[in-house]
Amino acid sequence: MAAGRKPVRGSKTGRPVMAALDLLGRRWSLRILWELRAEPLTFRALQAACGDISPSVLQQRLKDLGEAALVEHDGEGYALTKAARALQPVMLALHDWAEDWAKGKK
Amino acid sequence: MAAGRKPVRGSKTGRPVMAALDLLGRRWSLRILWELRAEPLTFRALQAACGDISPSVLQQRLKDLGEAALVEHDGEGYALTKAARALQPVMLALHDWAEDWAKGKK
DNA sequence: TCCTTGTGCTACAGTTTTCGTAGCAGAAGG
DNA sequence: CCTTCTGCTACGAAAACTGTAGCACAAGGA
Repeated sequence: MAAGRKPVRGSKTGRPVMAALDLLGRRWSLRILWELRAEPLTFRALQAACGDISPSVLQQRLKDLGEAALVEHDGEGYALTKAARALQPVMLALHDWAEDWAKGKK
Repeated sequence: MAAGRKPVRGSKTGRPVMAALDLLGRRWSLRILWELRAEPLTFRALQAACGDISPSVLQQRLKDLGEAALVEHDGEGYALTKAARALQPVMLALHDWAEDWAKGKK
């Protein structure tokens, strides 16, 4: 399938980082990638993991992430693609940063 | 002022990473931090850098980021705080990842 | 066979967020 | 004064998100 030439909305520049910033800047995008970090989850398990996100948005977001080739749906449920797994170190770094950030706010 | 105890919407868990995921998952949040990476920008320069984002949203987002102690407003315009600068390596890693990600989609 | 459970997913009405345009008040410079 | 820049606000329209309900399908008993 394609998964290919999607400007990703608003990212008319074609610069990859802009496309990423746009895609990941949609509500629940980062959270979904975060919740899938350890293992594949079914639609409903993922929904629960995200704090009972409404299914319509989850569906839309999974479609977006699927078209971006970051998430795929197989027999096990929804799972990260290789590309998304390459993003995991970044998300871990984000996690660590968030810990420090929270300390500073106390 | 405070800048302190803000649950950041929906992040009832109190886990810092959830708060970060939520805050950064709002439209333009990541983009704003990205555009401010090199130097402070005035409100209008920032607006232009973000592709003429509407001022009402920019204002709202700057308020959010300000309350999260990530952005501050001084004589030079809007600038990243120390906490936000600590996030820059993460964003650079995200940038690099996006480049690889785009290659895979060609 | 029927019943139950879990799956992915859709519909729809209501709320919130974002957009796009217009414009205001204040400061600085000529 | 007049222009230009600043940060910022108003407001109607459009898009996104929410919350609840429910559908069709498949698997596993009893």
